[in-house]
Amino acid sequence: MDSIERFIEQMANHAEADGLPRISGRIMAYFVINGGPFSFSEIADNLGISRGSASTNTRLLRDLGILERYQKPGSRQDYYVLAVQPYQRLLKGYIERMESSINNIKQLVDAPETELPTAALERLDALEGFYHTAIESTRVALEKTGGNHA
Amino acid sequence: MDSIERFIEQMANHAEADGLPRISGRIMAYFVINGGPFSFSEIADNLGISRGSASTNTRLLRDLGILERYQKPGSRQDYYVLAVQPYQRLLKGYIERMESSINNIKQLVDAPETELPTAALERLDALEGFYHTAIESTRVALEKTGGNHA
DNA sequence: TTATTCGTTCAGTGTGTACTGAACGCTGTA
DNA sequence: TACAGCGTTCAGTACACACTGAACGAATAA
Repeated sequence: MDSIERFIEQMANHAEADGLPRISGRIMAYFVINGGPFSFSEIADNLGISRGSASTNTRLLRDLGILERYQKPGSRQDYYVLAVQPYQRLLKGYIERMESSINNIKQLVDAPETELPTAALERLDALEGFYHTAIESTRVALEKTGGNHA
Repeated sequence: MDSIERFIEQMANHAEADGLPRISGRIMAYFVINGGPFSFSEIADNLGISRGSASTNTRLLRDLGILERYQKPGSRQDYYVLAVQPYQRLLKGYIERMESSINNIKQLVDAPETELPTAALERLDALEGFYHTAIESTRVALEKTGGNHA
């Protein structure tokens, strides 16, 4: 296994740790190394994956903002390239998940039928505060990497 | 399902999305709401989970720095409480994973047997730069939440 | 010693899901 | 029209893993 294969496999591992399919990590690594654009069929063939997986995972990477699809004039195939700011969307995803956690806390605190003791409210407040600062610094990272136009 | 159950279940969902067992999220939510300390058996009984799961997941939450274990004098049972800074360790975990990604990139770039084209090196450099700024802002969040003593 | 009560470990089970490959619909070509 | 090439969808599988419950070792009590 050469260093490129190892890189691709590690990206697959990291994707898996993030709760994403391994193949999506391999596709991303493939684009980082080899650039692009690549056609749908090239992705499936060069990575040795089924066209079904290629379809599912290119759509996933599109939804994450990592890949972009476009049509070459005169060609019926789909082509893919790395997005201009491929990683910002990931940060936005983190922010959304943390905001979802905050909403979960607020729903509990604001629920009319529950009377929580003061200590519980304090712990919930501490948790919410943690999410707020985490979101804030993620926003800072977003701006630094140039994704502040959203 | 009342609002407390919903809160617990949502924490379980978020844990699952983070690649953790659902039960670990339920235990954490249980401590956030009800405080502590609770004995090992109380955790298993009150959450209706097996002692095996209680053992595995309390250890996981200990490793994450969310729970702390201690022995009450005169009691043979293990007791658990929320750690003083329960969430910092999570951020440290994120940082470690991103550092691992950086190392993966460096291994590829520094590999003597691979001659990567300039464009590939640029893309790898951009990815590494992204991780660096993400790590940096996570460190800022760590400091703001009071976990800067490590 | 034996009995009891802890927490841990591990084999077994169930479940969710990544992945494949075939069938399908769509679009452009002949 | 029929045909070919494209991407998507979906049933089937294979596998990973969360969870259970029983067996186990350790520590205390009798």
